[in-house]
Amino acid sequence: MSPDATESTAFEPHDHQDCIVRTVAEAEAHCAREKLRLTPIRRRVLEILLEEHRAMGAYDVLSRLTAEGLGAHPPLAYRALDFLVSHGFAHRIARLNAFVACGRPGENHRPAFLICRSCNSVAEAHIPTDSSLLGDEAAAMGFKIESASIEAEGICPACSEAN
Amino acid sequence: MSPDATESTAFEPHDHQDCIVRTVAEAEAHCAREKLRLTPIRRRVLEILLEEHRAMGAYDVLSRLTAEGLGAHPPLAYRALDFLVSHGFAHRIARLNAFVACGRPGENHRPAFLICRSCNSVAEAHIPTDSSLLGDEAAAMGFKIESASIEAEGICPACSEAN
DNA sequence: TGTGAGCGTGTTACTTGATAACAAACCGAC
DNA sequence: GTCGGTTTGTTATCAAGTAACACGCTCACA
Repeated sequence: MSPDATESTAFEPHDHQDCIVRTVAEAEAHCAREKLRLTPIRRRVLEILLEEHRAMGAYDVLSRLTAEGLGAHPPLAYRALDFLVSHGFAHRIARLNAFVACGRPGENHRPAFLICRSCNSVAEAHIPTDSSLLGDEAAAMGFKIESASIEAEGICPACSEAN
Repeated sequence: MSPDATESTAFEPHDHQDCIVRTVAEAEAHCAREKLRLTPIRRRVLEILLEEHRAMGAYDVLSRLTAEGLGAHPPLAYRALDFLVSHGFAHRIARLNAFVACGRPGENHRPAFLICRSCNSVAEAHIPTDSSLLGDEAAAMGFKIESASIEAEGICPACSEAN
């Protein structure tokens, strides 16, 4: 499972339709293995996130669902998003109060996010899993880290060119 | 300005009153140097954050201000908090939609936050300034990082003992 | 072939977080 | 003193997130 040089990130042109289909299939397989239910709404929300390939607010997702006749109440979107996040199919970007589909579902990874402040596209970078950067200092203070997130904001290549 | 072994973090017992007085004095000096105005409201908000030594929502701060007869409108709190954050006297914790006083005002630092999920106390850890961790990977993608934040959640020593 | 437990969804209402827009007051400089 | 910029007062509104409870499906087990 070495980093693949041709792996697609949000910042590189890639066969997007294929990327959606493949990721949904992976999610389906994962759910089957884990006896989770990828219900129509959950599946649709995952697809929507994948289609956009950028951070979307819960209400953005909701309005897509509403447009498709799938319902109009906030909990609808939040519940689906919570499911996706808690099972690793999506991530929450705290800085933006938004959500983005995971680029490597199933893989147990420590994502860091590169967020374009111009177009909101989000790419995942990978932190070397042995890097204990914070861990040592936290341990010295007696603090037990349970989860950590790294979010970097800047300009993506496309917006940089377009400036 | 080397890291001081006796430096106080939110997780260690320390002379809190002194810590407040000293930090406010530092903020005052800094504002004088930079020709910034540490108005009564801004100063009071800083004191409130320092008194708590934990992440506070803007509305928590506002209710303190209101109780003290200083006003009751959200912009009051947000404007003061924006001032404090933009001049380095406080930080915003995205994960919590909350604010915390800066532990090292004036120093140009790259903070990482250790957030106790039990009591919301927040300590700042320091990232080695030469660590380019993300930088290399971002550069390879053509992404220009402008700012980054690291937020770790877990259990602080006090809550860990109390469990 | 129920039936009931657990999960997912529908719905209402609400809390919390954040900002837009404009008016009034303050303050320092010239 | 008066002008310009900053700060504060005020109203209103938008955006994000959740509580609470009812309904209904489905799957296992009797």
